[in-house]
Amino acid sequence: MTEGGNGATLKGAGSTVSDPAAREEGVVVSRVTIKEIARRCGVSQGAVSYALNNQPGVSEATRARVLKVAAELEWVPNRAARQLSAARSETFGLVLARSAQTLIEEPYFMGFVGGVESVLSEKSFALALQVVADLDEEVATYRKWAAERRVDGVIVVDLRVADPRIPVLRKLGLPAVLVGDPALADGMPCVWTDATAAMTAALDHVESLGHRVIARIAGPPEFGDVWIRDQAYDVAARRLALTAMVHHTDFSATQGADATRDVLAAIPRPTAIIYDNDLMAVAGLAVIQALGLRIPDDITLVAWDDSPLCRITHPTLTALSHNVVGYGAEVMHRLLDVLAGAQPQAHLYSTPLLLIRESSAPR
Amino acid sequence: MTEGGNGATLKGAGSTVSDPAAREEGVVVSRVTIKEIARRCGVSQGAVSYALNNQPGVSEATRARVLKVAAELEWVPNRAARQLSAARSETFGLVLARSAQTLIEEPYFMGFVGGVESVLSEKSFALALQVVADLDEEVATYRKWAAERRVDGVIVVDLRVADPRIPVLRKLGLPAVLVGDPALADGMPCVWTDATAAMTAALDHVESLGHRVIARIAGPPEFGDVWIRDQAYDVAARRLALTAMVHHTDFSATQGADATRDVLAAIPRPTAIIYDNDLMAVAGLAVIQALGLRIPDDITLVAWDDSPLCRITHPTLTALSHNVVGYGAEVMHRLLDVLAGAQPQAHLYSTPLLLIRESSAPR
DNA sequence: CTTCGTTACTTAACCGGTTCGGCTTATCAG
DNA sequence: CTGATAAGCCGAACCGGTTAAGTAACGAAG
Repeated sequence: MTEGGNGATLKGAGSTVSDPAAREEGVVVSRVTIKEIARRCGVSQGAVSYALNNQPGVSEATRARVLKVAAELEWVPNRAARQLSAARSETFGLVLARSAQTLIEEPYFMGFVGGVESVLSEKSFALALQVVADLDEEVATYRKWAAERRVDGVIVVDLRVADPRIPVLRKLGLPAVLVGDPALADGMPCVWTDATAAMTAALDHVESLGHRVIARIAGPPEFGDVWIRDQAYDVAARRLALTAMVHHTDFSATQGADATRDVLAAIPRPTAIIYDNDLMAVAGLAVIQALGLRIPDDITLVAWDDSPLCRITHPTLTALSHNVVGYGAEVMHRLLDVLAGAQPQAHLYSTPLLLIRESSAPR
Repeated sequence: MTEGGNGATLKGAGSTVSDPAAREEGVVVSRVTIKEIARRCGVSQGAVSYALNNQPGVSEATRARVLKVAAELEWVPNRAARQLSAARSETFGLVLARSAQTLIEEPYFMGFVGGVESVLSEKSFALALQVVADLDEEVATYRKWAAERRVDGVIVVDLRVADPRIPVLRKLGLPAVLVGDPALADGMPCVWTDATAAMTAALDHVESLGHRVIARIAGPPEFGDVWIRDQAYDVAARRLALTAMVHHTDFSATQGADATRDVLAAIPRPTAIIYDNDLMAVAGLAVIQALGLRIPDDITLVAWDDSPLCRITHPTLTALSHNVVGYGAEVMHRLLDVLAGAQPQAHLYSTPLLLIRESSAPR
């Protein structure tokens, strides 16, 4: 242990509200306020505020002088003060109703958050991220945030069929962008990727390879994305006259493995399996190989959400790829649009692209 | 698209500052303030504040009455107002200086964030999460947060050797808990896992299986954790009289695969490889299998940061496992301790546990 | 030369809490 | 009965901004 060391320095680090002590130690705490700038410029507080916010009401000369002094003093607006008076928090909220465990397993989220962040940080807005257990807690979080005026808007992910969060957000008047198909968004602003087209591409792909019996290892049916894919899968399979089965899971590796074992026991046995995420696909891959079957010779695999996982397995996995980071950025931009007064719209971000890799082979 | 729908409802959702309009639509925006409670209770604002904050200065009878009314009115404290006057933000900061891409690949972070969140949400504190490109931006973020009084404290991850962030945090007087070995923390409060013991366990394991030539695929040497492991690896290898080589990478799957190819070309060829994260281990596994070598018959693999990945590959991977979620929670608790005035201390959270799976076999 | 309208500010209220000094009133020792 | 002490509460300042309303100066129009 290293509890020792320089006592004085340690005290500085550990101190909580001992600002005077901190200052004595030479810490330059930026207590620069608008009032100080006003004093130095010989104008009123209000004028400084107008100048700093690029609003009319001051001459260009004064504005320049104020900006110069503010820069010299390294003035930074106090978020709380600004929020209190302007009723803007410059913070956006994202609630993830998943277990911490799921979040570890699903690389998807971190990438999405990264994309959201990239937009926020350049405008120096903040992200309030909350991880909760279920939708009820998520709704409770929205209520709290709305009451506290904590966030200016929220991003809603994992859209459900007849999503209970939508009426709540409407009621609260909390600006929001939903991540999911317009068919699920009930007229709220949303950003989506065309899962129907993607699923169709996947089925066309396996059919063109000669596969006639296929399986789909899907996520929970209450998830809107899964539901959309279910529809598309049915439609495409019928059109192509394929024998098609579906197994629903909770997205976890364990259930993905179990479901894979199940579909492999079906008669006739499917020769192609399409997974709803890459984690289950990798888990399925291991199960299939452990059973002594070869990929792609015996079975063709297609994954969704092409993360690096799909590229590091052996064989590499054919996958429906989309740019999760870009998706997050797009969603955040649309939320900013909504805040700027844009009419609620559905924005198609992209159609997942089918990347054909080693796990695909003709039957 | 679904721009249509109920115009009135849509307007409600899309409105930004049109509170009056929102109210007309029956939205009950909680504008309950302390003043309103004071009015209803027939006491002053100050008394209500004391009552609500469990501070002396009011009788138990008054306190009870105030609490009752506050509950009835569903009063929620306005964060900005509280922050402005009390100079506490009840928000903690976490900066991740990694590319969004890395964050996708490394399941570690999301789990850690989940653990941090679990502590925060039960105390209804908030987490400010920022993803930046490098340490310079990270330091800039700390400066900004300190100036804005945006956070009450920060969690610092990915500790480096002679970490430049430490003097900055000291200077700013920003309460912090570092995640990493006390040897790197320079007397600041820190939480660590015993990587030395873990690495020793890993080498003892492969040595006991009869392996005499081993390799280590490590992360970047400037990372403190990697450095600690480097030391431990050297010491243990010398003690056990093993032929040991090290390849440093950037933690990515690509470089993990490349490094694996490199060490396999070495003469004598190592019969056991220890990876610094599980992503590289999985990538290495694929490379080895693609080269026609068998695991574990030809080569024994050991991974670090046992995520679900290690359990879904075929064969499953021996790994140094630790509870990332719990780690995050522990770190957050220690940060709260620091805020409460605790002396800077080094806390050992745990020693990663070696879980022996199918990728281990005697030579 | 008035009148009107701008422009460039100033003043002061306000956001919703926290906190400090001071005023009552009850309690109690002397 | 008096004086000291403390509990309970009030009023007001304060945190650091935003912004509506008011004012002085000035040029242009009538």
